[in-house]
Amino acid sequence: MTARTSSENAREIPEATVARLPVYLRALVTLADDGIPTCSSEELATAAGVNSAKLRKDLSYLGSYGTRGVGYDVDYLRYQIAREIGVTKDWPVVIVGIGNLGHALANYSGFRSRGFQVVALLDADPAQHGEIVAGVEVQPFDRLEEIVAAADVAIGVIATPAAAAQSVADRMVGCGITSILNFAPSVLAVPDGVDVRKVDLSLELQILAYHEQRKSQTGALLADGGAA
Amino acid sequence: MTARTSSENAREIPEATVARLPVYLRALVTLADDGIPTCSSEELATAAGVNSAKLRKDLSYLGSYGTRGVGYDVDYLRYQIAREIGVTKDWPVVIVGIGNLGHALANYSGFRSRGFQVVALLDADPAQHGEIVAGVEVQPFDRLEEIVAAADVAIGVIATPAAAAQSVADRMVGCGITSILNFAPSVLAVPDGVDVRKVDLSLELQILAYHEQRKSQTGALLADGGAA
DNA sequence: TTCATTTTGTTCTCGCGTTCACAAACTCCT
DNA sequence: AGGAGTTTGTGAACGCGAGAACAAAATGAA
Ligand SMILES: NC(=O)c1ccc[n+]([C@@H]2O[C@H](COP(=O)([O-])OP(=O)(O)OC[C@H]3O[C@@H](n4cnc5c(N)ncnc54)[C@H](O)[C@@H]3O)[C@@H](O)[C@H]2O)c1
Ligand SMILES: NC(=O)c1ccc[n+]([C@@H]2O[C@H](COP(=O)([O-])OP(=O)(O)OC[C@H]3O[C@@H](n4cnc5c(N)ncnc54)[C@H](O)[C@@H]3O)[C@@H](O)[C@H]2O)c1
Repeated sequence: MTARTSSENAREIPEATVARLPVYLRALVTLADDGIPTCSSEELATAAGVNSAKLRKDLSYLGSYGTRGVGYDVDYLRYQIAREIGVTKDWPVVIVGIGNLGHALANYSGFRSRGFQVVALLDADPAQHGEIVAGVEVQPFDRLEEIVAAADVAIGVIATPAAAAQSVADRMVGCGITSILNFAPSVLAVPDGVDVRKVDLSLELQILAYHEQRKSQTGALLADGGAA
Repeated sequence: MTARTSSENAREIPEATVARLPVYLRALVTLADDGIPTCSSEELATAAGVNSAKLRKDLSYLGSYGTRGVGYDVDYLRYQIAREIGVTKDWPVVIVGIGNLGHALANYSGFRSRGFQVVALLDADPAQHGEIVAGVEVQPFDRLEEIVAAADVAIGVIATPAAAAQSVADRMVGCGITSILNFAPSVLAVPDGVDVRKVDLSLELQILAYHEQRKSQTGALLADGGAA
């Protein structure tokens, strides 16, 4: 998915690198908050939890923003990464499905501080309408098209039950949204040109469970036949 | 991370495959709910949103559970994957940090239905203590060791602010937890043998923003110099 | 039984991502 | 100025994962 022809743009940043840029950005913000003016690739890599060679290669895709023998200027690199990601200005975002999770998302302050502004909260259930969550009113889902057009929204968040996710996605795509963050545990079908990212809590836990099971199996094997 | 010697266990399942098994499991549950008794790799792959060759290769790591010319028995394969992941019985889980997100997680029914049981909700703030969320009482964080020992908990979820995440992780590791799901936007340092998975909302949105920015840049380039 | 059809399990190839290792470039000290 | 020390940027090797392609195995018809 998300395949675009490679000749279209001059600098094609690998997807794996794109996924790490936000981590570097966050580490740089922390360093800046601590008043640290410069850092080496080694220091930044440690703060970001990656290998320093990988960090340098990642940054090299953006350009040569470091100084050999010195390191990187924290503020300068921070700006360059923010610019590359595209979070120097706020992106308007709509959240659909204001239940348990939707409320938490709406209340989440990390949105605003990291380049996003929640412009609308939408829900199909009339019982939710009118409630103010973190200063934003919950509105009928049917106002989606109107709101997206007015605020030029490109990013939508789905926090509805899985059964509703595909139809919500279809409506989003229909009114011009081209990036979707999906919290519902369902596979979304979208046209080319629309990006979908999935956050799936149960999936993460099940991956942990797999490794956990193997740990205890190994332990049992080493101990005895596994009478535990 | 999570590197174990390869000779330790007979069948070493690639990490990329492990990450997809829960997706297949979910698709199989849906098929079973719809009363479908068997399916081909093609049908299951479509339901899971992957390539059918990839699906067959993934399943081949578990064993030969299909029948050539016929396909897979939905219930049988479902059980085999659940067994491989280790979710045929429920795993006890503790959640630390019962704020906005912690409440949503505690209320999430998908936990229980997918192999996990929330046995404790812990928070450092006394104002939260005593509240019942989804039938479980919020207790002082200091009871962590006691609870983990009593229920033999191996999996912990961190939903505290980033500043507290490392110290919570240290306490978890100290009392025997070996798998951590971290929702705080911070890099956790843990000893070998402890698995950490991170769910980072802002990171996902920033990845979407990067692609979104490129889409509009390309559009502007094709249109004119980019006066928008 | 034998053959055509279907679908799995596996081999092979290709491309991407990770990591090592080192030359280039910069600072600082003498 | 020149050399020692430091750190970046990148070429090259390596390993893993994705996908195409095909052989093996099962079913059903003749
Ligand atoms: N709660 C969690 O911690 C959690 C964790 C992981 C995943 N999820 C997933 O996130 C989703 C939401 O979970 P939740 O716990 O908030 O559920 P919820 O039932 O509390 O909330 C869902 C909300 O979506 C609204 N809705 C339903 N259909 C809609 C539609 N067609 N259009 C617009 N709104 C609609 C409902 O009115 C409700 O307010 C689910 O898919 C769930 O599996 C939740
Ligand atoms: N709310 C969201 O939708 C959301 C989304 C993505 C990420 N996050 C992240 O999840 C974390 C929690 O977010 P939130 O919105 O629920 O925050 P919150 O402030 O509402 O809740 C945090 C809770 O953690 C408790 N806490 C603080 N220090 C603690 C400690 N040392 N031990 C135990 N408990 C402690 C607090 O008492 C509070 O109840 C944050 O790191 C946030 O960045 C939240």
